[in-house]
Amino acid sequence: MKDTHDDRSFEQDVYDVVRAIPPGRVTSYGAIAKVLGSARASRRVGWVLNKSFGAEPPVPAHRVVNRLGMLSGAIHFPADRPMAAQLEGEGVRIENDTVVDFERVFWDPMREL
DNA sequence: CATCTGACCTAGT
DNA sequence: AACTAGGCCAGAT
Repeated sequence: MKDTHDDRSFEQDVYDVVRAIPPGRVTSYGAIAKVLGSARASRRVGWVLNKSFGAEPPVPAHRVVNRLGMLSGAIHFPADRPMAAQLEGEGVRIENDTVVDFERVFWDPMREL
């Protein structure tokens, strides 16, 4: 058996949580890190998501923003699939690279999962 | 091989 | 309440 803090396990867990985010909702790196047991590993979450683009099944990485509701990862998305456009397509209003009514659309993996 | 950087956050001063 | 430092850990220079 793997240890609870195994690297691959972490990666899989991140994918799992992100895939569990319902359409029209968003969550934060910190929330994911926290639910995984490493509250300060939020940076790692971003690194994992970077790799997630070619993953199967697809990972809706566009539903993950930073703690202030800002689309800090938007610059890392392919030009064809901008983060903001995908979110707006799901009903999330984006203004100035920030989620409008962030608290309302925020999906807390700790609470909901 | 040493140092810096990054889709961030929390805790301490 | 504003600011600094530390943590996380792999990739890039």
